[in-house]
Amino acid sequence: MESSERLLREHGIKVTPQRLSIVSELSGRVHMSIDDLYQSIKKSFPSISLATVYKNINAMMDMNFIQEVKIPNQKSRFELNKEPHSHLFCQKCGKVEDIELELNTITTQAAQKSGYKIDEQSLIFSGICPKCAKN
Amino acid sequence: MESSERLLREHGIKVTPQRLSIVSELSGRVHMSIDDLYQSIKKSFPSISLATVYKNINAMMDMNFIQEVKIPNQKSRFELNKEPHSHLFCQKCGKVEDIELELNTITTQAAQKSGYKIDEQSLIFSGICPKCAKN
DNA sequence: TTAAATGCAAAAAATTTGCAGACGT
DNA sequence: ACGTCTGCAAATTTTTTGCATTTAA
Repeated sequence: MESSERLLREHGIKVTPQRLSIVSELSGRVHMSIDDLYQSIKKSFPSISLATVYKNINAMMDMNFIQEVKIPNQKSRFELNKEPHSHLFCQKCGKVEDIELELNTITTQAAQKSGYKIDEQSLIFSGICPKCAKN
Repeated sequence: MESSERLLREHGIKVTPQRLSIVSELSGRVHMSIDDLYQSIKKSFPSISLATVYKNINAMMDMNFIQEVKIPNQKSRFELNKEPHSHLFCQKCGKVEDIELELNTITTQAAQKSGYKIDEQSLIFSGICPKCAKN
């Protein structure tokens, strides 16, 4: 709330309740799809329209305020733009988490082997989370 | 042609000209989107329908014969199912290439740090390919 | 011969757009 | 007060489905 508002102001866009809801949802550690977001926000804010969610997600992507996370065989999820990091996807419960890993070594290898000038990497691990593994 | 036919037979599905075209397109080193495929196949096979491309792509995904490659900010591409490998995406020309890298070390790190039981990883580098870098 | 595949057209799902009214600054 | 944002409905785009016909085995 506080910080969501500040984030929006820093990016120079109007602070509306709809946007505050979106940012607040995306601030959690769970990464959500467009429809997750819409369904979730509707509970506390029934009048929000799906078009508004789309418009804001697109606008926020354009201004590099949020990012899309594409997971194999899954709908895209969205997250606030943070320091570069990798992702873990649990095939059992569907959760997506962040993980920080040092990718310099592997990126250097890839650059040397391919001749590419690499400036971004997307690394997603799929498996079973500890909680699901127990059951 | 030869080998496309063999691949289809090995997977126990009927060998049709439409399927041969799809497999043959996907055999190249360039990874294509659904629409790339459709447009490209239509040139040599004008009667193919988009629905057929979708049906076959879906069926081939289900039988694990091909795989979807999701690239940030891009349409999905498809490739024949090969040994695990990573991808390079050129932000200039849009090309997607395979690259083989040893991911054991980083995967072990991720598993230890997170407690996940990891069985798959998707690693995509974005940057500029050597050819585009020259221009 | 027969089950499966194709192509078409229609249906459904996902995303975008235009615009009048509401709202933030 | 002004320009932006919202919500609605309609338009587009993407993907799926049903079905009559064709085709591979």
